[in-house]
Amino acid sequence: MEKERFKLLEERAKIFKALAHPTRLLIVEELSQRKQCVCEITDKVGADISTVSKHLSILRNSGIIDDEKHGTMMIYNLRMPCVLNFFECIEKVIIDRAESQMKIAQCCK
Amino acid sequence: MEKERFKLLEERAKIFKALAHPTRLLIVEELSQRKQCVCEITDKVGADISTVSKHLSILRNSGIIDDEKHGTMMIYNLRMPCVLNFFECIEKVIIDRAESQMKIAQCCK
DNA sequence: GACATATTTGGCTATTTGGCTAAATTACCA
DNA sequence: TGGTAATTTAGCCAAATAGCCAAATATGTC
Repeated sequence: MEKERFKLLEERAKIFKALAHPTRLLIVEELSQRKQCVCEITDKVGADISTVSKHLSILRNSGIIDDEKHGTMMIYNLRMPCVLNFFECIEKVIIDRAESQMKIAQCCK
Repeated sequence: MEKERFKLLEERAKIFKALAHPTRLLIVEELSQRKQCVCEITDKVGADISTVSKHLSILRNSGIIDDEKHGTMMIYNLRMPCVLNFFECIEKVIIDRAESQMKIAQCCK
């Protein structure tokens, strides 16, 4: 395969990877409501603040969110709201999968 | 946080995780052209066939692709073409990120 | 400057992932 | 039934990830 093509695939994969964690998906959902500081996000996530900070930096490095400093506070913001469009398809996959599980279960009756 | 909500976030994350690898993204792209057997996909990916098989099973378990057996051959098929819609946004993220890198670089001149 | 608050970083451990080789499985065919 | 081709599974190792705690950093205030 051409090197160029693989590079692009790697870049894409990085962005999917950034979204491939329940906590980070929660953060994205929260930030889709409004920009928030680390402390507020931490409350909602319910993990150690250092853990949340790391998740935030993963999302920031991928380019999905960005931040602005206000005094000692860091306010995070959803930079790429188009990622929210993913969820519709994701939901479809989950439902589809559940339905085919149901079909298999039906056969057991 | 409610347990239910977290379960859903975990399910979503699983699907992102399935897509979070360059090889698997390549497989999705290939299958978006047409259904293909493992051997053909392996040729295009250029990795060990057992490795490709594992990637395929990850995609299958997530519900993104499915398979049909034809004799000794396993034909894989893109079950959820809506994942292709992701790429437009992903591209936007990559471009946006590149542009802000450019801006930073401009300042060095 | 000393202190308090908000956040990030570093270090550690446990777990997961991705790749390989080798062995097992499945289905066709002589 | 024995052989062959296509694919999957198992086992192993190295690297990456996720979580926590403790320490470091940055900013505002007295």
